[in-house]
Amino acid sequence: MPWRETQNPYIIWLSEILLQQTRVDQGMPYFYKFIDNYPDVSKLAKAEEREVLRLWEGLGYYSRARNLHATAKLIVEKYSGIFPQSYNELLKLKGVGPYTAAAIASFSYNEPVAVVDGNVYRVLSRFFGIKDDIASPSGVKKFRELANALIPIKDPSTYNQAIMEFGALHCVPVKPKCENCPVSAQCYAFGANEQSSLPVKNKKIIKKNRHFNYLAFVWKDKILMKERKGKDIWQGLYEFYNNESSEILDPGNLLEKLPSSELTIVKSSEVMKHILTHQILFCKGHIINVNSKSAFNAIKGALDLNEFSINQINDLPKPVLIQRFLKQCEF
DNA sequence: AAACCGGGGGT
DNA sequence: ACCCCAGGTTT
Repeated sequence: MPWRETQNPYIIWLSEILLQQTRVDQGMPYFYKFIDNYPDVSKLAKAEEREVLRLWEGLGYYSRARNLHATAKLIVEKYSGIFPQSYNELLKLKGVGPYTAAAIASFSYNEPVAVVDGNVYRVLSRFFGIKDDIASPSGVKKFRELANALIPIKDPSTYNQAIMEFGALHCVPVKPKCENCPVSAQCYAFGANEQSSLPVKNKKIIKKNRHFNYLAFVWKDKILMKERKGKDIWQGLYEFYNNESSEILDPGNLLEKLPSSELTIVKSSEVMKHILTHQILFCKGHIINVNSKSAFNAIKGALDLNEFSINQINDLPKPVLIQRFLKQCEF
């Protein structure tokens, strides 16, 4: 992996943010895109947030991209372009938590502080038979203290890489390769045959159903979109007019309060089911041709939308759901 | 402490 | 349907 062949904190930081809750295979192409577009922290700091989100498009957890950009600007403006060099200082950066601070501090600066990611929880809980809930604050503390007691002063970087890789490739969540494990003789889970019940994670996620009804208003080569704001999903990304309701609505109902004589439904998507970690979105969208400029402007004003040329929306950051909608409508 | 924040892949 | 992913922030 390219970020292993350097101690450049910018490269390490970027790769670690990209890989938070993300498989290496999924994050890899994004890593190359970011390195190509922003080879150093000052280039990233100079970018527009919208451009950064556009590159992040499809990866999810978009606050990572917003924090990445904000931190790049902070590094340039307040730190003279030099990353802080200790775990405690790194921890102050937006989007950098205990795992990422430990990764940067150990990989870039050889600070002996342990990374504790999903792999490390799994390896330590199985090997030592620790049954504390890894989602509870007390469990997190216990694992972090244990990991920091184990880390060697001599080469903390290699140790951190090694325990994560051991978890990622060998001590895997399902069917760990115990028959071919160098430490199975000392492993609690192997001896007790409890591999499948460790680590303990009690948190259960409740998924909420939501229903999005999208209307994409088009007039000539213009189209109306809106940036999502507030505390909801997809902050900073663009979507069409979204009438959220308790169920999928007919286009007739959706157009009720609009000048229907001026509107033509050109195309409708199927009902799409879009599954997020804690929400299930049901979504149906419609492409609406608007027959006059005045009606187009009236809708834009009434629904508080922004006007873009159709070519332009390629460059707007959009949720995958919007991309699916556009693809279904062959737009 | 609990909720929230995406999307993809494996079983 | 459920779990996991080289987690972090907000409430």
